[in-house]
Amino acid sequence: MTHRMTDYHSPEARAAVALPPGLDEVRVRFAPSPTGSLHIGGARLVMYNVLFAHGQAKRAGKKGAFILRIEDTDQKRFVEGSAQGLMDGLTWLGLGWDEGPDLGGPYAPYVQSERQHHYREAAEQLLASGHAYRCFCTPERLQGVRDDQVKRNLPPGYDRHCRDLSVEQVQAKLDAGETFVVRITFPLEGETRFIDLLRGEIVFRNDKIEDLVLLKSDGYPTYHLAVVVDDHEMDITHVTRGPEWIPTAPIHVQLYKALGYEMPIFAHMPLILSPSGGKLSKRDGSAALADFRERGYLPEALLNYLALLGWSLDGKTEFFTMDDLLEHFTIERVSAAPSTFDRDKLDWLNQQWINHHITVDDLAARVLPFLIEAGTIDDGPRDATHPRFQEVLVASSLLKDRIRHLTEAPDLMSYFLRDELEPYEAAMLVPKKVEPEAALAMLVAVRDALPGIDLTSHDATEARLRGLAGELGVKAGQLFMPIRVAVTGRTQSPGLFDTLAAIGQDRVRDRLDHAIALLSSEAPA
RNA sequence: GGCGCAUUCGUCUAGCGGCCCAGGACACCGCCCUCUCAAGGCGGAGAUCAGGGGUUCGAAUCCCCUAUGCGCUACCA
Repeated sequence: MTHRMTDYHSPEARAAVALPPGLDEVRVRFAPSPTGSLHIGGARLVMYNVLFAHGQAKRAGKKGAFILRIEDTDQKRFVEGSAQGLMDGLTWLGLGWDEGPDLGGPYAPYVQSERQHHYREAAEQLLASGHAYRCFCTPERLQGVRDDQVKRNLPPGYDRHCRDLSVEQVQAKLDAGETFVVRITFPLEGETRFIDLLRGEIVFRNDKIEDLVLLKSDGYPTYHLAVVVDDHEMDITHVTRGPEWIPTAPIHVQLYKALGYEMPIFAHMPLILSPSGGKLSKRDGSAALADFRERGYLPEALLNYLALLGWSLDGKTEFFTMDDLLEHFTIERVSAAPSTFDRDKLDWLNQQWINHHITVDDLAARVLPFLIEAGTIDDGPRDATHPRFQEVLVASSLLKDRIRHLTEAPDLMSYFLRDELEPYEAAMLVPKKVEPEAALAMLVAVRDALPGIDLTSHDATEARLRGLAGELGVKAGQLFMPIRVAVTGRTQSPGLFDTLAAIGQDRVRDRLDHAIALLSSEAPA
């Protein structure tokens, strides 16, 4: 049967493209420019890279490496500390790299600004072979050309003004000291095509593509030259990146050919859209990885969510640890369609992780820094050696099912960890369908009975309080609510008996006294 | 404007020619459990598979066209 392009849609065919039989090592890279914080989309890309190299490739019996490379060829936009922040973020997520600026490796250096001569050599080679040419046009002229094109409703673009300069003309300008950039001599006719791992073949008409700049006048390469040269020299086998690079992929393909490099496999990963449409950005709440950390998300939950945004195992499985993903992820199952970031689902996953997938000890340890930051407990070691860790542990066990974000801990745990309750309305002490006087009487009764109750015994406390409700002639719930409010200052809390035990005899008594006083002054009998 | 990519419930997705008058999950609604809130259990509503043409005995699945959305259109990446 003829091998039509449509055959590519079968899972086997896609898998074959991802891991060709002859390939024995997968090398992928993430090459961010240090111009800001790590975007959540970048974090997902890194995860997919790691899963592909360390998971899928190794499962197939091949070697796999994930490389981190810094693309700092634009000094104008360089942001100090950005690269470090980026690495910190990935480390927090638990995503490591095999080679990188900090680790070094066989292809060092991993910072483009330190690889200048490679780009210059490649540019020389292209110039010599006629695949590139020097362009002496000034930014002003370029702008003028563009303005004119826009005015005449023509597609804006470079007019190839310097493409056919004679050797003598070029030399004359060089002698005159004119600055120049190096542009690709892009074919005027024909087509450029390549296989995208997620989409199949993509074809571009060559006459629609511009002679883009390869080497800037400051001698630095543009992305187009740098990425091709570095990916080749670092033996990158799969070029993964955002979909915004599809339109310029023909430039890269032609460069590979012109330079005589072996063609890599292209995989343009999907975009993450904001709920309001368009790219996810700061305006949509947080798009920066660091924000998620601050907002109390577990790295496991974020990873879990990100994995599912654009990829699925079977459409049913929702929970994945990194190990699960390493065991099951296949890059060819990543969707080519962009997906919308859904905060609700992330929140749900985060809560699920807290509720069901981590231990109480773990929760306590993770919550500790947030409690310290908020001033709920004093500063100290941010681990189990903190003097109040035991209390945090107890509070964590009681609130485990109720926390959605770690940031909620200071508020939710305050009545366990602080002696003073936050002020609350006296009316909260009075349940529906109960008179204030009756509520007051219940509180007094409880306070009077308190010395005889062993709060450390859940069952004994329950038995005594239920009995008390009977004696008072009220429903258990009606009695429990005033107690709950008195000891926590709020109408919602973990189970009452556990809560009382955690707060302890003395504080319970004090808080009951306070509630009685409060209610008495509000509703004098 | 040009070029390109994408298109299954509001959202994330399953689906690879018959198992689909479309399955799972979030969110939403109801019920159960229950001392409150969660968690948990059960159930409901929600997609004429963007639209239209083909191909086929049969299409969400293959092909074409259109529409819409998004991306790119810098000496930024």
